[in-house]
Amino acid sequence: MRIQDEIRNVFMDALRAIGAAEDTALVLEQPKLKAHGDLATPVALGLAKRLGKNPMAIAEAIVKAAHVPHDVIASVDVAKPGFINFTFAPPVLRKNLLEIVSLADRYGSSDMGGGRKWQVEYISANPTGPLVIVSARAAAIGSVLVNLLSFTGHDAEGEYYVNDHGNQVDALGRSLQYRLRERFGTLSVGEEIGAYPGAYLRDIAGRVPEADGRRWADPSFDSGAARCGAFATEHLLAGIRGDLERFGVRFDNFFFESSLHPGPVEQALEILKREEYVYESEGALFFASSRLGDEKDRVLRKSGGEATYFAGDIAYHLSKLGRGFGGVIDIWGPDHHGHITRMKAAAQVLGAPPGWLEVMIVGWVRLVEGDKPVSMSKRAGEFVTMRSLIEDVGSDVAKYFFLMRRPNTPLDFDLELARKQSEENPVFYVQYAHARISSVIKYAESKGVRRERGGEHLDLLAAGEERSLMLHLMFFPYVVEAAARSREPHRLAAYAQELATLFHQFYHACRIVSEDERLSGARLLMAEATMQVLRNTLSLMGVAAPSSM
RNA sequence: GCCCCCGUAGCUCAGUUGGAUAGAGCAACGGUUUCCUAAACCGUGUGCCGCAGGUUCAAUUCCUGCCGGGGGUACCA
Repeated sequence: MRIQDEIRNVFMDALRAIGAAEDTALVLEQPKLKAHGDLATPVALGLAKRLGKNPMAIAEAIVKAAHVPHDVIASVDVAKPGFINFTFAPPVLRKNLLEIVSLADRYGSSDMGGGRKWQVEYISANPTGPLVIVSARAAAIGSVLVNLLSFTGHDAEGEYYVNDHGNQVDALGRSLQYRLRERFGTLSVGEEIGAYPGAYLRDIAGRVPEADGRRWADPSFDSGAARCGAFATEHLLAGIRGDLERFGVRFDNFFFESSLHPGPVEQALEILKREEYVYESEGALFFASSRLGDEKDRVLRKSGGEATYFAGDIAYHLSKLGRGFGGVIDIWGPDHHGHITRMKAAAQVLGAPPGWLEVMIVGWVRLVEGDKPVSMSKRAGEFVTMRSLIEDVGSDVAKYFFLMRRPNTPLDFDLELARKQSEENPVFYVQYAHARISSVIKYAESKGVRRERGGEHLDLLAAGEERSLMLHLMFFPYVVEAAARSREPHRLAAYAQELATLFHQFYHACRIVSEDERLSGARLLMAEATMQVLRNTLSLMGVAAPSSM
């Protein structure tokens, strides 16, 4: 049992003993000040009114009623307005070091999710061009969310929804036709390139076998645009997969919108009809989403008979329901945030339990290079791709920058800072701590100094820096859980930063490999535990933990 | 108009389901290396937490209004 749970149990018992357990949540928090102990609860403050006593007296009563296990909690203090502060017994901190080393890659994992199936859908950018910067941010966040959920006992998988159907694919096909005519010199005078003027389509046009190309480019060939659309989509998707691989992001599944038309879409619409949320107006089929909080009703089938993107998306979510996910998280780009209400409304009508669908919006990313912002519109034909970002600053730096901030806030990505291979760059600070430990361990090996195995001399770890480090290591599992629960990967970055700082401070204050064999053994164990936790954190973030820099 | 996000140190941002004296990085200045990686460490300081109300024993955190910034509001995807 983890120490927080142990404390919780002990003090819930105490609350029962004084008759105050009902409707009382025992929140445990890390105090800001060291003088306030390792963990604290303001529970007495909250009880003051209900019990009609002053908080100090209540806190005293709780402490008196609690059977405090002194091998776990060294001291319990009641402070000023009515806080109860706990200080961990040193053996608990030391034992945790052994646990870290023995659990290794699994330290920090839990069964919080109870093995339930979860899906995270992210990026899902149209295969009408290479992935751009916002997609890179979504890739970082989505993949880490999958990692976090898996690590906390969920059966989580990541999926990419491929919009290979509809108007944009047709438009893409027409733009490719233009490029084919350009290639074969059959362009008509004044002909427009269409929706996708990016030069990448010229490359793709170059890859079309000549005989096919000439046929597809011929205006008298009816399905030329469709052929071109399919060809371009296929090649662009291959490029996207390559970019993702390079970025170190792996999907469990690619789901194709084209597989939803027409059958599954019709099925989904049938359900909406059966639930009486559908009506016809002006020749189009509408979803009465306004009855479920949406601003207005949304078109499912256009008056021309064609299903909308939204209809496909509903069918897609019906598929997710059918696949038995206990919950799904959709990570969307900032341009889609207006779609949340209608999609949730649809999920509800499809029979999804409340809260089943979570939608996260990834904030805009603006590339900054000094003062020069870079245009990123796909349609303008000029944009900064994910690939070029990776080539420029490297995937570790890119990921870390995306994971440093809350997902939904706008982000100025400073390329100049990201390029710097120096102390100004926060990624290297954390990686350096890992590399440094790795190096120390090698040095110890060369000196024949061995790490402590059984924990006999861990009581030698008595310095303030050593205690702070051990304490922080102990909080890792809670940080992981909180990050998973709140869907906030940036907490990992903050934790890693703090852990690196604590290690560097320890490193400067305490000589690890020394003449004192027992002390060296104990400190090596702590160094190794720190390295392990750094590695686990970085691994969850999908960032490399180098052994030398 | 309506809806969503944001407003915290000079800059970029944290701030733990409302808690005790609001923090970190960067930038600035000064210091530390015969010693396991100086990509490190130590020291020096700045905040009407956008404004005004409300709820509460307690508000940066929750509610309302306002101001400022960004975005959304297609029979496009």
